[in-house]
Amino acid sequence: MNESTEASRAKIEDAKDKVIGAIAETMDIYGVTPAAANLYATMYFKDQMTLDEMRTELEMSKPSMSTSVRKLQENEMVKKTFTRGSRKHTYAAEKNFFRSFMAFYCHMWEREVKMNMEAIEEAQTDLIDAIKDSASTPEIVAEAKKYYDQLEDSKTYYRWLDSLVGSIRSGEIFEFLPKDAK
Amino acid sequence: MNESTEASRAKIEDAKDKVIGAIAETMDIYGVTPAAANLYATMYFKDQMTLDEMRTELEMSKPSMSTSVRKLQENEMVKKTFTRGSRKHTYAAEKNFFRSFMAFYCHMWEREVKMNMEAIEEAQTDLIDAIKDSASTPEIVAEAKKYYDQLEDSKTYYRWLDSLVGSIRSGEIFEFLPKDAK
DNA sequence: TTAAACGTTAAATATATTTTTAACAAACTT
DNA sequence: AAGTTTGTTAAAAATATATTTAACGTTTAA
Repeated sequence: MNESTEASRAKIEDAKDKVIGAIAETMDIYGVTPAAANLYATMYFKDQMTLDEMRTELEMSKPSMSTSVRKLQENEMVKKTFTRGSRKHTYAAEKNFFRSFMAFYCHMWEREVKMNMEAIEEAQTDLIDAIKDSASTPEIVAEAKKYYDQLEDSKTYYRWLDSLVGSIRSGEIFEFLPKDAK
Repeated sequence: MNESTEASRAKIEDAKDKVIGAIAETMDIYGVTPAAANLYATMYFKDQMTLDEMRTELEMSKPSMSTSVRKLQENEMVKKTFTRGSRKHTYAAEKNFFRSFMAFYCHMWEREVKMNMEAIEEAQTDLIDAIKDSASTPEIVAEAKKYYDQLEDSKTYYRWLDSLVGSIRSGEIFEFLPKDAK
């Protein structure tokens, strides 16, 4: 291999490294460790990788790769691939960011809606008790009502968030916001 | 105050604590510390608070409240309020979750789009260099093209994310997904 | 103009998270 | 059946983050 081809190869590696760096840096958003972020970004330019290839490429320990890959699988950013004849497990990065977006945010928002809606329902039951209780002073009733209304109002948001999740999962959102807009 | 009104008061506190717990627990999503999460959830049921009220209520140090409140202000989850005659600064929680949602996610997604788009543009420039370089072997050209196309394809996602941000900021998204959908 | 109140910054401490090394268990090979 | 290879779990070390205590500067009040 001569000098010029060497230069071209270097350009390609530079190009990849720029994108790898940017992806890894913004992946704190997805709540993964730096090791997992670097791993995903690296895998983004590979067809598939084994644990040993990962640790060679990233110069990290095997357990670190093992736990990172598991976390990425939970987020549906990495999938196990079947490779006949190989004892080693192989994994591939999800390269369609729309799918990663859907899996990650829908899961996260569903957790938020569920937890908060459940708490709100229970809280509202308590507040109704206080409102109905004949021993409650007018001040107490007024306060309970105020909080009840505040919570009732906040449900609008959680229902909306749930509808957003629904339209992402069903794909309807892409009718409103096309993937290939101008 | 008699026993019965005491019971009603307790019900109200229980109700608030349930919601405070749920909000604080899901706020890891927004990348704030536990102290800031608890603070926001507490402020959600208050009109406004001073730093001293915060530290009394949460039983934490004043600097902790100071840094927490600043972080929440950055996320536009807390706003400074003017209280005439008081030397102490007062702060109020943003109680409209739609506004918090918009501020937080739009800011985050804009950062992601900007960083990755910039990296992609630079990378594609490098890849074009490698493709055009007469010294590149056919294999190198093919590889550079493959990555170029992969990056070009990923731009579709970032443009879409940008359009999502735009429709949230402009409010257009609520025409497609109404806030008060049954 | 001195003293107190208020908020922030800096250094130190405490706590939690991430990563590694070491030990283990299962599956395969010979 | 003994020895490897592969992946995971557990304990330890390293690192990073969160929180507190102490010190500081500014503003206000006496």
